[in-house]
Amino acid sequence: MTVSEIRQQFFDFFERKGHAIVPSAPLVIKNDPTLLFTNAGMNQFKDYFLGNESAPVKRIANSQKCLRVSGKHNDLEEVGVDTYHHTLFEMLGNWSFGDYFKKEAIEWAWELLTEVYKLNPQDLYVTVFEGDETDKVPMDSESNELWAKLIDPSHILLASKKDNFWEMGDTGPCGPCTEIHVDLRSTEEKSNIPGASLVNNDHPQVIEIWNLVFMQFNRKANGSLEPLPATHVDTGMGLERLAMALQGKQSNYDTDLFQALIQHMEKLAGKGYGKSEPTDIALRVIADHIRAIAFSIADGQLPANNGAGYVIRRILRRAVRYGYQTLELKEPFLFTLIPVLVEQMGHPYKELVSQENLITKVIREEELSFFRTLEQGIKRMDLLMEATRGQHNNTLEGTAVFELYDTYGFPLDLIQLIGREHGFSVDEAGFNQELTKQKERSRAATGIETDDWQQVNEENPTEFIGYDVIQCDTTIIRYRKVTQKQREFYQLVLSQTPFYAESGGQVGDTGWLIDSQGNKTRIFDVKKENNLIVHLCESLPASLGETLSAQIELNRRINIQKNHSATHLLHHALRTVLGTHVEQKGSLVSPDYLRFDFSHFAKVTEEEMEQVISLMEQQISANIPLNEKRNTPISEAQSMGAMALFGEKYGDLVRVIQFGESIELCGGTHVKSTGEIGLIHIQSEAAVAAGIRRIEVISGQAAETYFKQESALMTEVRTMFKNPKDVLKSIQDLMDQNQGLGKEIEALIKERNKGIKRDLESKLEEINGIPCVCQEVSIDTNSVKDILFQLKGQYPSFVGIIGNIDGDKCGLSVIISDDLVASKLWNATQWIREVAPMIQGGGGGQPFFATAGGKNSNGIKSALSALKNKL
RNA sequence: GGGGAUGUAGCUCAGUUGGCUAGAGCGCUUGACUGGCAGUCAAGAGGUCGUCGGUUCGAGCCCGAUCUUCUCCA
Repeated sequence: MTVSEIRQQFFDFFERKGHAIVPSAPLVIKNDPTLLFTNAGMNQFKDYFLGNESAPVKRIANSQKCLRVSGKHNDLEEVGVDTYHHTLFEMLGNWSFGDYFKKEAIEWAWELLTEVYKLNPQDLYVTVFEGDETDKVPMDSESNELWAKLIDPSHILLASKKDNFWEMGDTGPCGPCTEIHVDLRSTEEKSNIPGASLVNNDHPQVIEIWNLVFMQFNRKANGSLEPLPATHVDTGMGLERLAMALQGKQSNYDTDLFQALIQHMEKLAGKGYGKSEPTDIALRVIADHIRAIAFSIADGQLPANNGAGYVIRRILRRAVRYGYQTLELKEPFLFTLIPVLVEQMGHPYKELVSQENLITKVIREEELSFFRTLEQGIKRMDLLMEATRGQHNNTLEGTAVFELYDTYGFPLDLIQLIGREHGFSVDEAGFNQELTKQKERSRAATGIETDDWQQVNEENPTEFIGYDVIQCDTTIIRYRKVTQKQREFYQLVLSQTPFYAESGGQVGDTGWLIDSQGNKTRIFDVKKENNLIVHLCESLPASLGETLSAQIELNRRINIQKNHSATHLLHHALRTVLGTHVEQKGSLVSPDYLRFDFSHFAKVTEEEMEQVISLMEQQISANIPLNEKRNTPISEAQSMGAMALFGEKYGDLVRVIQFGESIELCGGTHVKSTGEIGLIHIQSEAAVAAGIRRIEVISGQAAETYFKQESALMTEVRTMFKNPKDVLKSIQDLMDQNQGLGKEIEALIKERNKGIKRDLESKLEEINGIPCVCQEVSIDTNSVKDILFQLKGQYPSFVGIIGNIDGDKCGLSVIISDDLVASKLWNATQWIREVAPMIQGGGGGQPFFATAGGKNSNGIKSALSALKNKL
């Protein structure tokens, strides 16, 4: 049975049990501050569990792409070392939202595994929560009894809170779970050691395949549990592990899903799988990581140096590291796996096919950049080894190694490897100490504490009515205090709101809540947490229970709307001018400007840019009215030709924004007709990553101000040039002239200095047999220096002492030829320091040349004679 | 979001506690040698030392702000 068939049978089974089959949500999470990536099947249903939203259907099943790189279940550094952990994996799941509970969940799971997938019941073990005293939760005897009817009691095991009590986070829904494990060992091994003793013991062939979570509690901020009003079922079964069990393989990597990738790498590296442990690990790491990287990029998450993008970069670099170190691949190779992956997984995941070009380009570019980093690191590594040789027992110091790792991105294991080759060891304890320090710093800086929600009114969750009104009456449903970086603020949930919450690139509204007394509470930002609209303010309104008037800052909203509609026109214009490969990869719509990132493989030329602007201007002056359709079925929207974005999650009902030919799925706020946008101006076009360009545009008021200022500036320039016919030529002429004059002055100064030099030479005297010039001149210090160096070059034995007056400043310079410095141990610096006070200044230099500066030119004469007396 | 590093000639970089008139290699221009190419030699052009402000007699170097790029942590 292939992986695709396994997936399909899962869907068919739960469809028969009355479940709706829904598509996988994107990998990248937008409206959840606690998560960077979808890491479990339930992520997209979080709001249903939290009670922020009610589920449209009560039974759902799907296969969800998930990414896990850290946490209690998985760590990036472990993936590939064993044969059953992954970064990206598919999670098959079935859900009940306040519908069926333990009985059906357990019975159906059993039916599917034993009757559809035909797993041998003798190979299956289940675990049941044993209860926990500190939480005062009893054992899950209900599950225990249900299982006892299906499976040999010796295959039912009790497990602790650590393994069998599931929690969404520090607070929120939680409950006991029951896990199904499968024993895939040979008959002989099974008879030697009973499978029951290997469950939950990290045995590669006795593994958990399905987890059934029964949500029945809510954990509060003080740690206590309260029962949930409605109970839910959340299950998750790793497709990769299931495939291994059903295909009778010893490892996930032996299934058809991974073999194609591994075989490609075997050919490329000229090394076979299954011959040596290090090679196998490297091949597994690469086969695993390429999936995570490719899917993330397809969902719009590019490698970057912070946030979610940094996680992707780290995964990519880990894969390259294994290829570089173990497989000895010294040039980019990851990108060559993309066609294989597309062949393998392009069918269920169409985004891979349509984004193939971009994914390949981005990965290749990232690989190249990492190879550059490695090259730099190797140079630094050489320096470090040179500096350490023969010291500290040839141990590279932890702080130095950490610097190499932290600042220059050179991987620790590579440092150790190269070190070993040259006879050095690494002070790992010292390194880890530095790493811990850095982690603590970061944690301290991001510390955020949230109190429990305080319920004020029992009403329905927030409704956004800001498409139609800018002001409305509302009440506070609940609020909580949040502390971040010693700054306290409050989050409010309102019964209804005109405030747009930051989403789809459009920033949140600002405004006020006003009570009946006219007291204003400033709302400084509005964000979404999952689908809950949260208003941020620095202090609570005085009267929490009463009806308040919510008002948004209108002028700011208007500017935002202009920029948002302009974004749509820009998107459409780019696709028209450059081609339909242009897709939105990021967007920011603020009151001041708009920023639009899109896929395109070359710089947008000036001509193309001209076309884009004029197309946008045409549409603005045509004053096309907004055609807004709310609650449109997604199928209908797509048949209208609406553009949907990859990596964006859409519900069944969507909102469509149309301005003529520009049709997009969009939840943002817009102008009523394009004419309102007014002027536009493109401020910049630049690259942000391989294959991704960024355009920044201003519109409306901001553009008007810009053009006004430019025009005023131009007028000033013209006036300065006495209104010439051709301003550019005037400026060019002026610049040419200026350059010519500069050179002329330089030549004149040189000429003058020559004269002064000749003059000084004529006053050359011998003091105690040493040729010496001691004079006062009125030129700048730089020229003095110039002349003195020339004289020093001319006379093998020579002392020059010059005092100069330059405006209201004055200076002293002494030069001594090298032979006198050597033979008489004269020191110009010492001399100049001694006499500098005479001109109320200070100075210094080197033994053969020193200068001093000061304010009192009356002191020059005495300073000069004092210096002369040194000879 | 927090830390570290980085920015000097067209490119790759050096510049030691602030003071040897801002350097090297490659590239570029010109000339010489050789029958041509390749090459060798010689001469030369090319720099607001990221930007702004400060300290100092003097700043590429020190201090503050800001931008770029890289990197680690969250």
